[in-house]
Amino acid sequence: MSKQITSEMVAKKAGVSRATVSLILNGHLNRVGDETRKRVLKVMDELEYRPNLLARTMKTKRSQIIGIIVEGIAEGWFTKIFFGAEEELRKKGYQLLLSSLLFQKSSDKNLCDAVELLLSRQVDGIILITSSIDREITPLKSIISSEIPLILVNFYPTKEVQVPKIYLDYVEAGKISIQHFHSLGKRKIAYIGTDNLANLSSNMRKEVLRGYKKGLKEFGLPYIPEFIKIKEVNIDSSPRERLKFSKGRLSCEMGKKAMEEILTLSERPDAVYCMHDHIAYGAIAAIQAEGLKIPEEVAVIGNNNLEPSEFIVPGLTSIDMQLDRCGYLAARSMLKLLEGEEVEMEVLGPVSLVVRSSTVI
Amino acid sequence: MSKQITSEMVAKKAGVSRATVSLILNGHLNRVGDETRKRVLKVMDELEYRPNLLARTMKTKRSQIIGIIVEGIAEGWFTKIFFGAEEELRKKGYQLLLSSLLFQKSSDKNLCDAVELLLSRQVDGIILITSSIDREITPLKSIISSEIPLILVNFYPTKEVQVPKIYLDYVEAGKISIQHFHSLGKRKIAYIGTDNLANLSSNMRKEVLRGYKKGLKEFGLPYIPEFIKIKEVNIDSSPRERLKFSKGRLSCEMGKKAMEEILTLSERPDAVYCMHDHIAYGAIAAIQAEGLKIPEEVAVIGNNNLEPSEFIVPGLTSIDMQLDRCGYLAARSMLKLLEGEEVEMEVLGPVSLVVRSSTVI
DNA sequence: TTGTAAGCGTTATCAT
DNA sequence: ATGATAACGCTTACAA
Repeated sequence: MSKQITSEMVAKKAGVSRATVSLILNGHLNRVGDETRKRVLKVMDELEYRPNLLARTMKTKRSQIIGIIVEGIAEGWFTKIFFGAEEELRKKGYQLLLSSLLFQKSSDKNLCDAVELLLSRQVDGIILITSSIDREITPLKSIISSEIPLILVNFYPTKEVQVPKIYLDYVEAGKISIQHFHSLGKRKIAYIGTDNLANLSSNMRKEVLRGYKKGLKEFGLPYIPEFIKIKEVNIDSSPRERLKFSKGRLSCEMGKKAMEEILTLSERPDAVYCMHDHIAYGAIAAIQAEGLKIPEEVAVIGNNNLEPSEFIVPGLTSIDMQLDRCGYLAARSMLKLLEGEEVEMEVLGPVSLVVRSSTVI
Repeated sequence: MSKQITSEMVAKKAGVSRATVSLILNGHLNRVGDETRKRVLKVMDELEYRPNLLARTMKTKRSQIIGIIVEGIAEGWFTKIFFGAEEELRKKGYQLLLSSLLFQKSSDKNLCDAVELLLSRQVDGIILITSSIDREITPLKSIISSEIPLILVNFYPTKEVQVPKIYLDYVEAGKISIQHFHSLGKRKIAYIGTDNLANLSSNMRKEVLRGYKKGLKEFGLPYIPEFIKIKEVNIDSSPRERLKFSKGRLSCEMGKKAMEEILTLSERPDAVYCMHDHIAYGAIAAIQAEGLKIPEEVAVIGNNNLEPSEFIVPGLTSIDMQLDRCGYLAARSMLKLLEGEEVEMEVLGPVSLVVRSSTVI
């Protein structure tokens, strides 16, 4: 920490009291004489006075800092949430304090620690971005009992505990996908998912699958169990294997295998919906290897609109969850809570279809 | 901010003084009786006492918070820096306070404000990640004069001001690329760059080009002006155009055009080094459209090892700057400075070649 | 071993 | 319109 120039030094040099300096600092225009203000401001400038925001917080009980915790999904594609949230909060003079940026699902205790640390730092609110729900409750309780605003961003419509949340609506994602397939005349739609995709929680898996089924139902399409492939991604393979494959590659390989299996069926699907874009890349490879045309014979849709989807051939039609927008929405809700306004308990994150040549010629 | 349980409340309930509570809190084992400690700890637990770290900072002058500013390059691929830095700092009990997460190059004033804000918050140090160098000096001065540790992460070997930095060595990237081409028997190596690639600063451009030239020289390869294409990416195209193309797509298109032009030359290159992976994707498309074989007739290398490079066909050989590692290195240097240790003024970020089928069959 | 008291840099209340 | 003074919650000499 730097050598402090305090308001007292400013006051002394300007020949006023600290109180006056404070008044000027906080813009109480009518409370202080024009002439003295100018003099004090000049001194502030000369001394390069920089108010100690910590001391202010001690007094005012407002830190203007929002804690943010990301756990379970801290991948490149996921950090977009930051951008939206930070931009909006910054406009209102808030900053983000990062606690536990974890790729892996952390233990219950770790999450609690992260929360406690933020609370100890007197943050004005907490945004918790998590892929899990099972363990969510305990750490949440300490936030709730501390009575500071909390916004949840996750995949799952948390019922167990009443917290405002931005809901990443993967059910909707599934429905939109089926709708798109349906509009293209596709009727036999397969699904490839995973039980344990390094970066994606089991909750997301459940949601996407739920959306798929819901979509089928809504459009009167047959539910064919053989068309649903949920494969396990074995992350704990040999070290050499792990070196060879990035997580993305691993899921891709898995998607390929799954698709190959599906294509051995006597009745083949004319479309396939993949839980994650990486899986879809593999599925596309398998379809092409079989000599089938994309999208004419088999159309493909993925989830999360990862960057490669734009560049592979054929381009992958994918669901974009607009995570920067979700970050913005989280920030909006947070700001409302801080203002004491009402907020919706469940804000749906936007879900949009990005159409590329894996579904449309 | 939550209703505070103070050390005074704990003290009162435990029948001791605040000082004793503080001693226990700070682990001065030998300074307090075993029995009283147990009693106090129990009370802390009952009251769910959470020390106010702000008050502690007021006293100790150590906030355990590191400010971090990212400007000019806040893209998905770039945020990896966070992960490395946060993980390492967290281990030592530090947290990251985000100031100004800006995709665009901000004004000098914005950068100053971001710095001032962090200093006002009494951060223990600042990590500044920036793509620019021209305007770098002014805001830096206020950090330096404040005497708090500063670590710079950037593309350019800053000479004008003595600040320890993690240097993203794009010159080395160029050299390694040429070396790889050379080892494959390639002798006529073209270069495609840009003057104004949305997300990448002109400094990075200069550095990469410098590396290319240096590499040519080192391996005794001819410098052929016609083989160097620096195109402008017109970001301010019509709104419709902008909607149509993401920044990635835009650079990709640019790379395609540039490669097409190069292929009209009477003497064609047998390899091409691209400033950024997105450009390389376009170059690959142009090469394939011309019916040339990759890598036999023309080999391709890109920069930054973006995610698509792993999934496109052919896979793109690319230089990986290991940004998470750079974040880690920044954190290490910062921790050293905080401990009062010496640090190297220039730590080279790792630069590694990821070989894929755009250069090797 | 424990308590007392001063101080960190603000802001807010009440005087003047 | 300005100033004196008391918090805010903690740490840390120093005293007991």
